[in-house]
Amino acid sequence: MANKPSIPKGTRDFSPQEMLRRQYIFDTIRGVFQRYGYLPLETPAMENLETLTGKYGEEGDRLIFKILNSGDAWKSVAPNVKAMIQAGEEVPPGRLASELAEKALRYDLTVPFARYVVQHQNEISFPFKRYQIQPVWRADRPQKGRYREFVQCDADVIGSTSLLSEVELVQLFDDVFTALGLKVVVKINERKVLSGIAEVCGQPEKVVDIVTAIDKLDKIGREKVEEEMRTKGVSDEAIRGIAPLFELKGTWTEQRPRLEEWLASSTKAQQGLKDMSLVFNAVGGLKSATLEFDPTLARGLDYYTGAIFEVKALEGSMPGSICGGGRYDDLTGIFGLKNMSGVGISFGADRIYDVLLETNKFPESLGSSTRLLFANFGEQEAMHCLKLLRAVREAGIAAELYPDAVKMAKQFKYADDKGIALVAIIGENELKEGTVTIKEMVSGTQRSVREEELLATISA
RNA sequence: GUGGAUGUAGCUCAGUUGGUUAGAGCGCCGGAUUGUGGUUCCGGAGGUCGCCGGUUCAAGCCCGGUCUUCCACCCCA
Repeated sequence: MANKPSIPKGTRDFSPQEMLRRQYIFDTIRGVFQRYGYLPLETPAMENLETLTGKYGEEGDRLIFKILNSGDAWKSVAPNVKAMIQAGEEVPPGRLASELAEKALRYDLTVPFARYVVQHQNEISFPFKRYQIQPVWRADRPQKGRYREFVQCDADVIGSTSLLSEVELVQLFDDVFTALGLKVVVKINERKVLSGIAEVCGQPEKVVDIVTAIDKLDKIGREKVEEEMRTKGVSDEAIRGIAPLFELKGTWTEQRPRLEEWLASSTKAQQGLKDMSLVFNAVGGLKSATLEFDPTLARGLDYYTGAIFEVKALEGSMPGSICGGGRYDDLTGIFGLKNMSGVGISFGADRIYDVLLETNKFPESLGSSTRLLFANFGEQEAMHCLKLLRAVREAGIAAELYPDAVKMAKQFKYADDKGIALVAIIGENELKEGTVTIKEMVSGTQRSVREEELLATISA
């Protein structure tokens, strides 16, 4: 016997019980997506490597799973690269990988979507609203709530710059988490405001360094943030200029005038603040989510240009975000289609699963798919049950017949383990009298009904 | 990618300074109960101690490597 079989690091099997719960999440999200007019789309698990590289920042490129070329991959390596290796020279990072692999597993759903839009632009009617629920892969080191294979549920609107899309997506977040019964905070920020901060501080070229440092504020505190900016080459004067950010507290209506005053000299920032105001004014009352402007929210993905979103659970111990998203003005530009602004959000189904499990929010009824089990008393009785079984199934009730005529205790245990609510007993006596004995598993009570009454009895 | 922990039965975990045949609880299977599960009682099966190598008369225990899971960093759903 060989070694115990196993699966790759960071991947998981899902048992029937886990799948019922996962499908509950997917179905809930899918239902809301469709109610908002988004249409389904699927793209391949693998993309051409060059489609993905350079879209997620330097860190992102490292995390892309590359697929070794089939056949003898070494043959596909360019002669000059081979020569470098044979001469013992250092090959630039990524260079050899791009020679050995021309395909890669998708890293997210947004970039493949942009690729799809460019490729099919003549068939699409814009603005195009699509949703996509598929796994993505990242070569990250696994941790709690961090997997190498996980499912994202995306909704994007492309081909419109209207802020009504941002408003709609916030409402969509709220609807999904209301349906799932989870309290969340939707954090929102504007890349234009972040650029404005860098401008006002006199170091617009340092936006990325400033922003990624600020993003860690709630984690490492103000002093460490300033220290990191300093090591990244941000001037002391600029760091002093950022100070008002740390004083910003309260609701949007409290934050807004202070931001407007502070960032008055940046027309970019003013535009961003105006956009945020529209979103806050238009979004209306929310049921499960609270919308919060968070000027320290950055998000690493390079392609965001406008609003950025992040959702955190207010219940449970999940440290990371459970959803993300934002507006990208030129994602399709890299593939040759200009002036195509889009905005989208992504639900992290696996993290949502972990939160719902921890906080006990899954509905009880997900335990089983079968409602009625026919006990098997032997060949003659089973043949009789088969007819009734068919009628029950045709009435839309999930039912099954125990396949073997084993002793009753085992059959009842099967029903118990599988969470089946009702067991129909048709033995010698019932067969003779044309009746069915129905046992309700939870209470343990049972009663005898005529066969004709079976459907009415169990559908109640 | 960097640093640090971890791995013993299906699951959760004991296992002394290295010393016969590695234990418990839960679960599983069988019986008490040949037409009744979830309670109870009795009995039983199940372990290459993650994997490979080393030290030793002797390794679950010590050493090296490797894989897994977890924690911090990085980043993110």
